[in-house]
Amino acid sequence: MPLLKKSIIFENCGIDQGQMIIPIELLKSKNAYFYEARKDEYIFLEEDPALHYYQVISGTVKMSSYSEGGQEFIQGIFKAGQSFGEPAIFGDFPYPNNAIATETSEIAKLPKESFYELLQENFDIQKKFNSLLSNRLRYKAILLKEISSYCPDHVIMTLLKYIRDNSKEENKSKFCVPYTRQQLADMTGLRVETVIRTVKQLHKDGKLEIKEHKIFLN
Amino acid sequence: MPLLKKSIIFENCGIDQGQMIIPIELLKSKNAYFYEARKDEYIFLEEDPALHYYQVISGTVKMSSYSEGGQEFIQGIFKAGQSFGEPAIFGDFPYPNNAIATETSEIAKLPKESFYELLQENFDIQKKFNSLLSNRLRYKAILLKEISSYCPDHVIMTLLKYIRDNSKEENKSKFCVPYTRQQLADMTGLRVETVIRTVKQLHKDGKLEIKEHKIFLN
DNA sequence: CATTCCTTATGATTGAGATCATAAGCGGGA
DNA sequence: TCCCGCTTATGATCTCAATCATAAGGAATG
Repeated sequence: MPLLKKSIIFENCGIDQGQMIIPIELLKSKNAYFYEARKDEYIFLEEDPALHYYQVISGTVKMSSYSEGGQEFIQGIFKAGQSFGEPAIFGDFPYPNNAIATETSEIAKLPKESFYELLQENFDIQKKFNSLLSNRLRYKAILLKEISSYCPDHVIMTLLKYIRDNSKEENKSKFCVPYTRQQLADMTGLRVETVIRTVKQLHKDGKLEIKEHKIFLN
Repeated sequence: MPLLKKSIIFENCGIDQGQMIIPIELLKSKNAYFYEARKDEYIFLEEDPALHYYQVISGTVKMSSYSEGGQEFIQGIFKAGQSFGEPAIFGDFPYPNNAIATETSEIAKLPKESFYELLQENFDIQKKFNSLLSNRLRYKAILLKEISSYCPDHVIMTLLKYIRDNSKEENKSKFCVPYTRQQLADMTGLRVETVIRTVKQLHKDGKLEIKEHKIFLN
């Protein structure tokens, strides 16, 4: 019995190739290494030198680090088709966070040199990365400003809306937020209890829906 | 009497061309528009569509926005040679902040289309932007994590060290922080009073020097 | 020179979110 | 089936940065 319900690598079905920032065929042509990371397995560690390009083929990967107090801060959550860690390659600095599979996932791994080769040969992908980096920058800029405002309800609403507007979900009326309150807390620096209480309050104020503990936005 | 002590545009001296992300000659060859922005003059506004590439020729520009409470959050401060606002072009979203000259400055302005042309013709500059975007992303990632830790002394030390390590100053022993406490506050979301008190405490703890109110790091 | 504005500075008060404690609901694994 | 661990949930308490008030020093302007 396979660990993964559907293996993209071997069955190559289920996910629209267009959703992949770099198409699988192109990765294969550069001899990318495809492998499986189990739940909670580290893909790279904070401070590691950035030697590889990574892409999620299936599953989910989070990038996070821990402050002295031991509390986690999630810098990003990446799903099928998304790349991660590549800013460290572009900017030539060590990975600023740990990358961990949050469920059993398939990962493609490409040496930095092959990655640069691939970019030079594909200007359209180069441009995609420009856009991608810019959008991540925007996400962090929005969050920075919000968090600095010290107003949890505003922080959370802004985050939820951002998540909704940047999801691929078509059905954007009644968007179901695919994160736990703990994850929302770890993305914003708030505490779980604060997120729980704030979400409840937002519900009372009619700003969002809660059904079976799940958060829904219009 | 000229408003600017040295005009780069007309005298073209004083600043190392290598410090310019796009060399002035190249900007000129694309018919960039060079103009002077006075202190406190807006260069673009939050929500404006991103139609132009901007570069500081001389002077200083800040990008910031205001929360409902009216408090400013500074997303970036840009000096001679640096570009600003280009993530909005790459990512195809409106400017996320206001850009304001904090002193009389010379600005180069290039239509989006010419900018893309220039990039296609100069792969090395394209790569510079990748690196630049990645480094800005790193800055924001660091700050996000720090701010979420709710520990002002740590936030400020991290910010100051980042500023020092990314300044062009050669003399990094006794680095003089070129920002006011108000600006540090506006970059972190802390209040001026907190920054003042924290900086004072950090001085007592021997983590930094203060001379004539100016902050020095080793 | 007087005026204005910004920056640095310090003390007192306060309120909001962290922290701690505790528990119910749920799902997965042995 | 029974646990164990995670998630959601709620109440009580506490801490510390925001807030408010006030002032002195410096730079720029007319």
